[in-house]
Amino acid sequence: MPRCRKESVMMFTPVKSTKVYEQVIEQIKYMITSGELKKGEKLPPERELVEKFQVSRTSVREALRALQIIGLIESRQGGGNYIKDSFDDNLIEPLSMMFVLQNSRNSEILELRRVLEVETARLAAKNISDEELTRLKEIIDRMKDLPDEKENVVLDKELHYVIAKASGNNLIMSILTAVSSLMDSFIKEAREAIINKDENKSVLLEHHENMYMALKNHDEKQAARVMKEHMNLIIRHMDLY
Amino acid sequence: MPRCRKESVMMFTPVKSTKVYEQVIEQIKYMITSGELKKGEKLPPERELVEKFQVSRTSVREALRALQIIGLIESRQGGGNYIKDSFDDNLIEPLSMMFVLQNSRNSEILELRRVLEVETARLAAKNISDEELTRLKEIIDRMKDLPDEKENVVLDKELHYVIAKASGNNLIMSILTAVSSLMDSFIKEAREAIINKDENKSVLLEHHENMYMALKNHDEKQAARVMKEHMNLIIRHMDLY
DNA sequence: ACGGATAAATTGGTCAGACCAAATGACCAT
DNA sequence: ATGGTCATTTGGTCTGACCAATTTATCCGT
Repeated sequence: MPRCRKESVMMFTPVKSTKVYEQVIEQIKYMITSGELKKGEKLPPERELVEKFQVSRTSVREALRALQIIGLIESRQGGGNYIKDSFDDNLIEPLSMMFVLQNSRNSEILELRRVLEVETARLAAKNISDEELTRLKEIIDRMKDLPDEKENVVLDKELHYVIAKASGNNLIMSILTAVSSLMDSFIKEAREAIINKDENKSVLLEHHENMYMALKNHDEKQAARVMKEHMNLIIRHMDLY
Repeated sequence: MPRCRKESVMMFTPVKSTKVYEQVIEQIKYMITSGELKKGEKLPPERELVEKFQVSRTSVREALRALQIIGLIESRQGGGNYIKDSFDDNLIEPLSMMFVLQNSRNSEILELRRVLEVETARLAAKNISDEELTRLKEIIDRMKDLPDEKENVVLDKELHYVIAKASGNNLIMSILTAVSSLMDSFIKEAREAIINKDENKSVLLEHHENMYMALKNHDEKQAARVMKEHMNLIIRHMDLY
């Protein structure tokens, strides 16, 4: 059966020469979205997928590579391919790639992070659960005990993560996670410097306390206000260079 | 020379069995960030990269596939591999993947889009150029002429795009682009329905006019306020289902 | 039986070489 | 010049082999 040729009435089917590996990607994506494969589960071995899809292993592997880079699966040599159980850091790689390639400025990260942090705080005030509040209080209390600098940074990150999680918006949370990670890798020292500067400790502690109260009272505006102030402090310190 | 084994003093060399294709990815990324390859340029043919890196074509191709999926390069059969000249839509694929996989709700897209739109409007008020203002006015004027429904949607998208671009924050703009696209694909009909509903036309027009004025006057607060109102209108209409 | 070492099978990672298919470019006829 | 033809370039796919890490099965000494 010959293909459509030059004829009087001609459709603009854009020459869709669907690549084989693209079809395989679709197949696997479908296996996941349809529930045939769940989070953390193991995919069939590559050689089995070859039979199943009737394509070469090359194509299967190129598809798997693509799925891996977008954070959908994970490959363990000798072990198998697995669906990742957390998609939190899916966006980090593409985002950072984009960041360096379009010559973005560091301030852009800060701007973006500020608006996302403020918004997650606002949402968190609305949606935070009691367990999350308890978790938050634990973290804040531990930060009072003057932990060493490394641990302090870890705690601070966890604090922000819990708030983001509490917002109930996975999309925003994931992007915020990626942006934070981006910030850590490009303005690395900054966070540590700010957090551990003695003159900041009291005010930071105050921010944390205020944030906790705002969230506990489910006061959205107050939570947003506190977070904005907090981010402004951070940005002020970073603007120095 | 035998490898490190169980010994009293043992280094934690993290089993770095760096995969070959990962190294190739790094190499190519470096060629780009170092300026050896610029936007829109053509990469050396695969067979040439094979010689250059002294690896098999399989590995080169798996690397290229990975770079393609994150939107860094583009492959044209028979034509070559090219560095993409625009990275605006890099995040769409990973973002939408993540969206479906973590069972996010549609409202999460809307929340995210709202906050980003408001923020870009605020930034745009600060940074918009005269040319961009002119462009904006053109679009708004054309929307007054009661264009057909399809064109109206296109114009509306362009309007938002120009504002995002004018914000001067490429990072935020890229994410907003991805989110908008995500929204289009998941709540497809909605946008068209809202925009073309007769009872909305006058109020939408008013929003556009107000937005234009706010941006022209570089009034950040006003721009944010107008955009917030605009998004609220949209969200109200979508909440119906 | 049991635990641990060892061997075998499984499975992802890499390689080489072949051929297909689309795009490009040079050449020729008009 | 214009348009078509054909060889070349270059990405896309396939096959089959072998390497390397992991997992599983096997065997042995106690």
